[in-house]
Parts: sequence; structure tokens; C-alpha cells
Amino acid sequence: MNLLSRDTDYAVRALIYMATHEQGLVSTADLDRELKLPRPFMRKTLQTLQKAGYLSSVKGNRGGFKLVMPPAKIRLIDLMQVFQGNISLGDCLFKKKLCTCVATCPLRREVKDMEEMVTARLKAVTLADLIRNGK
Amino acid sequence: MNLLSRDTDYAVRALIYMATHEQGLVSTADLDRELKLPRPFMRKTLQTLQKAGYLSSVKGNRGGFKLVMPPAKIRLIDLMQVFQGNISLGDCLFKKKLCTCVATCPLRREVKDMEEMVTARLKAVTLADLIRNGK
DNA sequence: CTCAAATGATACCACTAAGGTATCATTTGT
DNA sequence: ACAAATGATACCTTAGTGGTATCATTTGAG
Repeated sequence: MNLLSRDTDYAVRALIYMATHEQGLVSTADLDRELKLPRPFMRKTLQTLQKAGYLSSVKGNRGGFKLVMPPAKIRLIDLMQVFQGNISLGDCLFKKKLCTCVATCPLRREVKDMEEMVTARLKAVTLADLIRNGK
Repeated sequence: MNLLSRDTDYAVRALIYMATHEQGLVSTADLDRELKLPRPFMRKTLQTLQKAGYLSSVKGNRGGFKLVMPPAKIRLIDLMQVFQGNISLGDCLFKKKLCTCVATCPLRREVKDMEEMVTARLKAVTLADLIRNGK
């Protein structure tokens, strides 16, 4: 299982790079060179980050992306939400016709508890934290 | 996302039923009637539980399954392991050629920490706990 | 002015795992 | 003898993930 999807992972890597190399615009090609990640995928990821308000973009030759949000304000949980939707550890099973059985609801309660622990942690972690811990 | 797979969920339901209705053998048909779950799927699940040592089985007419392990010894994490393999929140991304980038390893560390919180909790919960909390 | 280099938008593709079904063989109480 | 049960196993369908391709548009540099 994976708490983080590939999108989220790549996004974090890209953002860390951009935050620690403040030299104007960074293009997909640059990131490809630096991070060795599949280029078209990364491109899509950056576009998403731009739409979500983390990056500004400049089109045309010598164009690229630029980080426009301070790393301390970029929470891991928000990035996950952008790429993976709402975080939940007990997704679909709730919606279905299951859980009519009272006896198993404690199971759901357990899962819900764990979900809260995890989301609390995710809310606390920012890009700035990740950069700090990486040094 | 789902911490528990359907197998695990069904298994828990079945085991709770069998633990709280100690009346000899329980057949797939019985469980189908009681829990309203897809019968052939449940059957496969019970066979797996049998192979894993939680149930004994009797073939033939009037046959069925019987719980052979005390609920207090049945840990949620073990059931999950049976149906879902080793529990992990940061699976595949580790194995790949990623994570060469030092800067993002703090991300992995975060995930690992959360994974430890969750597994600690899962280890602590037994079928007996779930039954107790359901009353 | 032209062209290459970049993003915007979007459609498409392949693979895998999860959830579920079907079938045939075997056993056994009635 | 037969129906009712499990054992074993193969198959199917679907959705999500990871990834590619394409066309349009913009723009700095020669």
C-alpha cells in the first residue's frame, strides 16, 4: 500500500528542488536533468501544481516554473489532497451497504482513529520541515 | 485509500459471528444468510482462514467451519497479513531507483514514522477487543 | 522574422490489483 | 444414491495508477 502516490512524491521532490535553488525559472527539462524522473509525467505534475497555486509559469522559449509559495506554508497534506483527493484510510467500505452489522463497527472505529492520527501528522508537516530534516 | 481490504473486512465479520455464536459448525450458507455478503467470495475467505489456522473445517453434508483460536489471540494485524501481505504505507517507492535523492528522504522518514504508529495500533487490537467494543 | 523551446490542454494507453464468479473434484450425513 | 458441503483453482471484470502522445499556443534568441 502507498500513502503517497507517485504524483505527490514527484511534486515534493520538484518543490524541494525549486525551494533550494532560487534561481528564477525552472523548466521541466531542468528537473528531468536534476531528478531523473519521467519527463512528460513530471510536466503534468508541474502543471497541476501551477493550477493549484504553488507555482507560477512562463510560456515560450526560456520559460518554466517558479515557486510562489513559501515552503513553510506548503503542507504535505494539501499536496496529497491535490493529487490524491481526500485522505482516508477507510474509504469505500463505508459507502457500501456494509456496516449494517453493528458488531463490526468497532473495526471502523479503529480505522477511523488511525486515520486521525495519520492526518494530524500530515497536517503538521510542511515543505520547510522536509527541507530542514534533509540537511 | 483503504487500510483494510475487503477480504480482511469479511474475515473479521465472519470471525466475530463465529466467536459470538458458538454452536458447532457454521457453513458458508449460514454466513451468507446472516451477513449478506457475496457467497463465493466469502467461501474463498473462509478457506483462507482455515489454511491460516484460524478455523477447522468439516467436509460433506452438514459440514462447515469452526473457530479454533481464542478471540483474544487473533490480532487484527495478523489477519491483515494473511489477506494483504505485509503492512506498509510506503511500499513500492522504496524499491525503485528513486530515493537516490537525499533531499526527499525526510519524506520517506515521515511515512515510515506514520507506518509505525499504525502498525503499533494494529498489533494491539484483537478480535476480542472488537467484540467487546461492539457491545 | 523565423524557429526552436517552452507551457496549456487533453486524450490516450498499458498494467496491475482488487473484487468477484465459475467449475470440477471430493467428502459425507441422511 | 444423492444432496450438501468444502478443496482447489482458474477465470473474469473493473478502476486506479503510472505514463505517453499530440496539438495548440506563446515567446526569447539568432
